[in-house]
Amino acid sequence: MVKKYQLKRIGSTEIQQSQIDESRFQINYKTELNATQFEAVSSTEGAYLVIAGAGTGKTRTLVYRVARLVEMGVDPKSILLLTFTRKAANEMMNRAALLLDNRCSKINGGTFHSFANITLRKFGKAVGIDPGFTILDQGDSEDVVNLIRSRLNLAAVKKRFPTKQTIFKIFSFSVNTGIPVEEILEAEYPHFFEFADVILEIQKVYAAYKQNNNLLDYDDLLVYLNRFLNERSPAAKSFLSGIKYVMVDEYQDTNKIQAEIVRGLSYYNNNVMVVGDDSQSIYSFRGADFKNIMEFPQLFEGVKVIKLEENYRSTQEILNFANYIIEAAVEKYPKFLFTRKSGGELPAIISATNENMQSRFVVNRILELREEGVPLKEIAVLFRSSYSSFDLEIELNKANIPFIKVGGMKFIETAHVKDVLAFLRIAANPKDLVSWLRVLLLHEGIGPKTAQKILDEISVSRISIKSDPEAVVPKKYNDRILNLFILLNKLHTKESSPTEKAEQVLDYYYPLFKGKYDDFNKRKKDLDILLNITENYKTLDLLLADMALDPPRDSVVDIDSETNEDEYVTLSTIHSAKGLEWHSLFIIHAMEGFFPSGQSFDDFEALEEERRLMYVAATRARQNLYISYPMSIFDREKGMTFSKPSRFIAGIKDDLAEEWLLEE
DNA sequence: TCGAGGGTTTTTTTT
DNA sequence: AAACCCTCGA
Repeated sequence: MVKKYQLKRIGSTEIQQSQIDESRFQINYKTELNATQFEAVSSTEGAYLVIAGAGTGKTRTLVYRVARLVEMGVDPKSILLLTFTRKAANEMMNRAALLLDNRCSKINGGTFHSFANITLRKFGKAVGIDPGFTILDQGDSEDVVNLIRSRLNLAAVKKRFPTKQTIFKIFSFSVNTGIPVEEILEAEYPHFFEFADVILEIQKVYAAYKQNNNLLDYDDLLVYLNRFLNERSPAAKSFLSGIKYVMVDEYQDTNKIQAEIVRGLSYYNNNVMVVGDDSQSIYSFRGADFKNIMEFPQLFEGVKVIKLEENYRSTQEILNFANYIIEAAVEKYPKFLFTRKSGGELPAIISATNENMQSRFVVNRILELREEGVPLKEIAVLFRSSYSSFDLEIELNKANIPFIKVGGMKFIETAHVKDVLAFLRIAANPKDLVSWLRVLLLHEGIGPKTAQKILDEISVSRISIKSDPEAVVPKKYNDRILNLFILLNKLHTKESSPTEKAEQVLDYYYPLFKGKYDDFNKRKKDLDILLNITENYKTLDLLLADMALDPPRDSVVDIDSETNEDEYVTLSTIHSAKGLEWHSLFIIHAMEGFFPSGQSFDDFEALEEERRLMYVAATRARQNLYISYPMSIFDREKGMTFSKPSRFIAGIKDDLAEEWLLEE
């Protein structure tokens, strides 16, 4: 065996870049950026991987790069900036526009999914898609799976069969990682392996169902976009000729298909810069693979790696702590964050007797911080899972501290909002059987069987909302659903705004709604919000696409507590806190079983990801970091149990963090 | 065939 | 705390 040893070229790299005359630009890039940031911003041609540690000015770098490209005379429309959320894209475009001028907001920006949506609406035909497709969000996809599942007569099976969520999760994971369903079953769900055949059958029917009804789920958006880009058809070629520069943010959270999409997008122009931090990869459950970022250099020729390591966010004390957390990670690009910010305090580790004591500590400390002049908006509480904050929410309310909660149950996922949207979806696509099922089941006297009979008639077009309801609705159902058909017929055939349609739906829905939910008063506010949202849209299709891709986050619970001022504490899951920062930060429930989550215990990769989550959480803090855990916690089965501090903080040296003892 | 009622499980994280 | 599953009376 011969070992290959490759000689590296040393020095002599930057010469070409510095030949550009900087004075021709309005912005003084050299002085406003540090050396490595400047290198990333001024390297416009070729393939680059920017490894940007937390708080090292990643966004700033992208924003300046957009501005510079525009200043160089590049057509803004030919710049594509893919980000993780639409919010992030908008923020960057706005910042670039402020920095230079309005041309910067004309660039092509958005998430992979929204970019796929727009592109496929235009070019879908090239890959056999009708551009009028409807997007299924996760809940919708699960409902389709359930529809298929329920036809299988599983009662006869006697054994526990996976739920719609599990089945869909397996499908999605398979698509996003390229791992066959059988292998996923074998590795993750051995107890369901005996159902492999049935599950594969469901997958086939699911695919056929989407095809027949012109539906795309989240994964399909990526799959078809990828196909379109990489088939090199004339349509794809001409489309790609309009894209000259590609930038991708949060590259560590992309999956296999997304990596291929990036490859396809840059196939001709070869100008691509991906930015990310392997240590912040926290979306593997969605098929993201941080190895993508490790392997990026193999995707393109001559990839140059640029590392941003100077942190502008946190104190050295917080960075030391964060570095300690991530040092133990097994696979990563070596990097070490440093800062010139001095004079911070050590992160605090607080053990509370029980959960409520933890909550009261947080509340107390927040009040003190406010006294010290820290605005509430500069304070956040982060947790591993959404339900970890319930007790704290109660205490915050008692203390009259306004807060908003990010992550967890979303507006769009609430049953009543889904109900109303189902009506609108039928109006847009009269063959949307899943929405039909949902709507039919709302009606008194119609259960699964009757609904299925009606669905069968609809799917073969024997009854339809396209023509006069009196004529098509079978007499035997008259009393129950004739009015429904009259409504849907009106929605489908009459020209009117989404708002008018939504109002008509609500008129019809209210009585059903009141019968279905005991707490309808609380829920009604969501419906009002939905009505408000519809006013921003000219067509139903646009409204529905946005609801699937960029749904509003807040449900009533949050709106209630969001007082008139915009002074509020942020409660957030760590996943939703990505890319954000606060002056003072609490991480609660830092205990074994919660963080790291109990489900990750026997999986090495999963534990590594939990570690990265802790790293992401800690690096959100600028000045103060408080990490707390209750020493005993209520367990559903066992009652009160003692808990151990998270392995990430247990036994930490006292030059990295100091322990606080709570006293009454 | 519907739907109420009771028991059980779930629950990480999101485009 | 809510969603889901199953059973059983009407």
